[in-house]
Formats: sequence, C-alpha cells, structure tokens
Amino acid sequence: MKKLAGTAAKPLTSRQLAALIGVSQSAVSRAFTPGSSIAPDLRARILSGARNYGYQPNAIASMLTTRRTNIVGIVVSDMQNPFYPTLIERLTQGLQRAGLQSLLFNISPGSSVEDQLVALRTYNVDAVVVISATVLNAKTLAWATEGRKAVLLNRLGSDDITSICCDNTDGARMIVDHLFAVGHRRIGYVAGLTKTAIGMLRYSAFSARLAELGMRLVGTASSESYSYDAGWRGALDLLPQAPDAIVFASDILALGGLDALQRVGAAGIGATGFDDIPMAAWPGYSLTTYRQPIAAIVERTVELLRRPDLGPAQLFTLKGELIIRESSQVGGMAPA
Amino acid sequence: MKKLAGTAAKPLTSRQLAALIGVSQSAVSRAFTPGSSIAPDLRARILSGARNYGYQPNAIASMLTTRRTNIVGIVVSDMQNPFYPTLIERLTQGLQRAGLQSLLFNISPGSSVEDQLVALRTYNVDAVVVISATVLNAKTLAWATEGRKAVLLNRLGSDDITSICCDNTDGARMIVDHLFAVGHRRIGYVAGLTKTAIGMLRYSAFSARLAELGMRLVGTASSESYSYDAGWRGALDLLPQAPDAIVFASDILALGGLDALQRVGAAGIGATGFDDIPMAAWPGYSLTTYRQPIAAIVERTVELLRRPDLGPAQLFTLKGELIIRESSQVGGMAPA
DNA sequence: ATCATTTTTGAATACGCATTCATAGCCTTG
DNA sequence: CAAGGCTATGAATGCGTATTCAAAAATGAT
Repeated sequence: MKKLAGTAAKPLTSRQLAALIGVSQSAVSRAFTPGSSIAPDLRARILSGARNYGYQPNAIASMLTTRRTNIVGIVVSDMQNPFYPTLIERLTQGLQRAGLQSLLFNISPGSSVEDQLVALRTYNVDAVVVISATVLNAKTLAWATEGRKAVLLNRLGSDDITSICCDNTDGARMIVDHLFAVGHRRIGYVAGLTKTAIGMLRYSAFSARLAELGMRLVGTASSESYSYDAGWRGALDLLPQAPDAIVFASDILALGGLDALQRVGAAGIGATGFDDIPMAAWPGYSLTTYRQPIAAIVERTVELLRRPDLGPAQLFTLKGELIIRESSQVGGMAPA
Repeated sequence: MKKLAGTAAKPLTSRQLAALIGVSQSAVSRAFTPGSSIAPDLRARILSGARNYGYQPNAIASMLTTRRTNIVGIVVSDMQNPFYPTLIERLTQGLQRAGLQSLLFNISPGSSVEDQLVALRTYNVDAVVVISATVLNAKTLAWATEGRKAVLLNRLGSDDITSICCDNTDGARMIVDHLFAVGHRRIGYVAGLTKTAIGMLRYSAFSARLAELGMRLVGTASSESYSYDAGWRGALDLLPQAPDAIVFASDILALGGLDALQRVGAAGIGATGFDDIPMAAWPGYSLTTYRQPIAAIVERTVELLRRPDLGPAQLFTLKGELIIRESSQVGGMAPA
C-alpha cells in the first residue's frame, strides 16, 4: 500500500503544537524567532516538543507577516561558459549556509526578459544577484531590482548598483608582465564581448600595460561571445599577424584558440586565458590564466546580502591569482 | 537623489486596487484566477486597471491560501560534470515557460544533507526534481519528497518514485554495435560510479551486447566519480590489456581518457563517451558518444510537473542518439 | 409576463505566523 | 514591606489573497 503523493497529512501548525505542549501560539513563534523575548527554558521545552511532534514553521506564512522571504533571485543568461556553473554552485552553497535560498532565473533569448523576471517581483525575493547577464539593459535591471538588494557579479552596471568583480586590471597586468618576462614581444588579443564594460576594461588594461612595457600589439580579434568557437576563429584571424603569444579574454576562448593553433600547426604560439576554469588545468591545454577569486566573490556577496541594507552602491574589486602553466611558455604547447 | 534600496513604495494590494476601480477584492482575485466565475468584461476592466496602476498579485499571499507555491526544488550534487549545467539550464527554462519557479539546492558534502534540504519542506515546494544526486539515500529522499511530486533525473530510485532516464541500454548497445562495425574487437570499459543503479545498468547492457557480438571485454576500470581525472586514470589502467577501443561510461571520463592516451602515445586506441557534452564536439576530442535527449527529458519532466498529481510511479526511458565522430574510428585520434 | 435556473458579484472568513498590547509575575530598592 | 521597574507570557490582530456563502442580477422557458 503505497502512499500517494499529496496524501501526506497536513503538517502541524504552530497553534496545534502550542495546544499539544500547553503554551500559547505566540510562545511557539517566539521560540523559533532568534532574539525574541522568551525564557530560555520555555524555548527549550518548545523546541524539544517541536522536534518531538515534527513541527517546522511554515516559511510561507512567516513571509507574509515579516515581508522577508530569505530568497535570493539569481539571474543568469549563460551557463555554457564553464566558469558560471562553478560560480553558481559555490554561490548557492554559500547562500544556503547563510540561511538564504536561491531562486534561479535562466534568461533565454526570445521572449521578453521582463516576462521572464516577473517572479522576482511577485515572489518578493529579498535580493537579486545578476551574474554577468548582458541581456539585461539598465532599465530592465532597475525594474527587476526595484526595492530590493541587488548585486552584480562580473558585470558593471550604472553607478547606483553594487558590483563585485575580480580585479581585471590587475589580471591583465599580471598576464602581460608574465608574457614579457617569458620573452614574448609580439602580442595578439582575442576579445570577448567588446561592448560590455568588463570586456572593454580588460582590453584597455591589457593594452595599456602592453604599451608601458614597450610590447607590440600586433592585432586584435573581437568576437561576439565568450565561446570556444569564437576563440577558435579569433586565433585564426590573428595568425597572419604572426604573434608570439595570444591573450584571450577568457579561458573558454583560449581553449578554442589553442585547439585552432594546434590544428593549423601553430602550436608554438603562446596563449593565456582568464578565469581558470577546471579545463584550463587539463594537461592537453595546460593554460596559463588569471584565476578568479571565486571564494572571495561568494563570501563578499553573501556578506552583503545578509545585511538588512546594502548601503550605498559600491564597486568591489577582488584580486585573483596568476596561474602559470605551459601554454604561455615560449614555444607554447608545441610538442617537445 | 537616488532611491535607496528598501525605500520603494509598498506594492498595491488587491483590496486597494479594488477600491480604486470600484469593485470588490474578490473580483480582483477572480480576474487573476483562470477559470473563475467572472464576467469577461469585468475581468477585462480589472486587468486593464491593474496594468494601469501597476498591480501584481502577491504570490506569497496566494500560496498561503492555495497551498501551492509553483516552486520546484531542484536538487543537485555535482555541477562539475558539464552535462548537468546544460540540463539544469534547459530545465529551469522549461519550468519557467510553464509558470514554475526553480529553487536550487546544491548539496555540498560535509554537513547533513537533511539540513541542506529543510527548505524543501518549509518553503512548501510543490515538486522536487533530483538530478543524479547519489548523496541522497532512499530514506532522505523519501523524507525530502514526502507529500509532494518528485522526479528523479538520471538516477534510479526505489520503485515508488518516478524516474526519467535516457535509454542506457539502447545507448550501450548502439555504442558497442558501432565499435563492432568499425572493426574494434578488444574492448575496455571505464566505469563511473559502479555502485549506482545507472552505472550498473550501463555496464551490464554494455557487456551483454559485447558478449552477443562475440567481442572481447579485455578489462574494466572502475572509478570513484564521473570526472576527468578518473577517466585519465581509468584509461591508463587499461593500457596493459591492449584494448582496440575503450568505452567510457560518460563523456567527462572519456575526455580525461583521451588526453591520457594521447599523453602516453597510445592515441591509436578508439574511445567512446556518453552524454554528448559540448566539449565532445571540440575538434581536439571529436568524441563519438551517445547523446542524451535533453529536450525530451526536460519536456517530459515539465509535463509531469504540471499535472496536479504524478500518478503511479513510473520509469520513463527516452532514447538518445549515437553521435559518431573520429574518436571511435580504427586508429582513434592518432595523427593522420 | 412570471417563475426557475444559472451566472455574477460582494461580504466574510481562513490560511499560519509575527507582533503589538496588555497583564501577570518577578526582582530591585528604599 | 511597598512601590516601581522588568521580564515573560497570552490574547488579539494583521499580512494579502482565495474561496465559501448568500444575495443579486441576468437569462431562459413556459
């Protein structure tokens, strides 16, 4: 005799538990509300009774009175770049440890972005984390985050919204310095989305440092996305310029580029990425890259979202770490 | 003068809107409830007024009365295997189109799994989708899904819970048949988690078909996870057996295996995967694999979850598609 | 034109909890 | 020992919507 879904007994209410224990409903509520005025032993008695009878507060009902949901809306538009699944995984775990839930919004192109985000508003999420979603224009962003905490990750917004980014300038600089130290002089650049603030930032930091060191920017390929294919094409586009090394705006681009170089027998050209996705460490790629400080980004995000109020909008820039592997050496990934 | 977060005016309630329009609160509620008894023109007038004044029903409040949240809890324990981000992305998009929201639970090892899933219960999710989470034992699974709809993806549970899987038997068979047709005879197998039902299923279907065709299973390497590193080690373990080709239980294993073979100069050995993750198509790997029918899986899942009741537990087995690339040819990925 | 039936509407209530308000108990201090 | 100040508790109320119930309006049939 199997139990049919939906047949389960309705869960206990605080009032029922109160009756069972012989206290008031208020007492039960207070027992579960940290910092409320209740005698320690009463609280203990109630909590123990709750465990006993299997009572758990109904979060929905409490949302209605407190007007807080403890839900964070996470808005993503690209899970194909392997950097983001990792970030999302760590972020949801971090939020969860802080007692916050993650409502995931995957924006798909096509239908209206606002339509896909109405639930941010109707479900009253406390906060919104936007992960690098370039499909959100400033207006939609403002609408979606209106009246709630909002944080942008890996994206720069207007100056009235808090952003958390890795230090792109530092990253670009470390990469260039490293290439210089290794002996590369003629550098090519494969950009990601050049229309984004982050994309432009990485590029300008990169080219500025290049100039400072007197290195030569032999060419730039811009691509329409951060993808393997775009990296592949970008690398090939730069070949005629005969670069010593190619700087890719992200790891996923670099992987495509490396494969392309290999395919055309130009594996001697150096390459660097940005992010340090798991695949960058794979022996077949062994990609030198700037590792994004995921832990720090998550930590800062969670810390901000725990606050009752974010305070004035800020830009947090967190330093990453240069991971030197084989792809950037002179001779690149050429077989020994 | 920037608006501070939290300063936003409280959204309109149905009662306020009713007052503005000159109807009752019930009418407003009915206007937003499909199938409720209300005159078409009244509904139109109210909906137009709502648009006008910017009223949107408060989902939280309606959850309290209807006892339905339209929230689906998605439980994952491994986003590192690139197959899952894709699945999750498509799934949340599919759910969203059906008006369902996705609450994401990323189980991290360490603290109690139940603790990480309490919100499934306190937030009253309508349904739970468990994606291949092996960390959930049957008891915890029952607890987490008690009284709500539940679907397992890529995982087999006890027989009282609905599962949706690709057709592992068909996949194993097509792979073996293909290897046979191409001319491979001595086959090695790199298993994933052999203790899981799916893992065992794939293996037994594989070896059964092998036997039917009179091919030789020269060795099996079992690994502790579906990961690149495990595939790498598995492939190396099989080398002494001198297989013509190695069948990997998943793409991510195969990628590691291919790199290992390449590294030791054994790139002539054929290889196949399972899943068809994006990287399988990359020229550097060009992995022959069985493509999971993600669209069909998502479609079926969403269709099930829209129902008021799942009905009796079933196992849905959806056929995938053999994608033939270079890695399975005789001579494998060896340079021409 | 009248009555029976159906449809449409509004008032009232319940959902489960947090919180305010008022009270009863307790401790402190003069 | 009394008065004042605190703390711990319970009763009552409200959060915003869906739904039930009863009444009103509209429709149909004779």
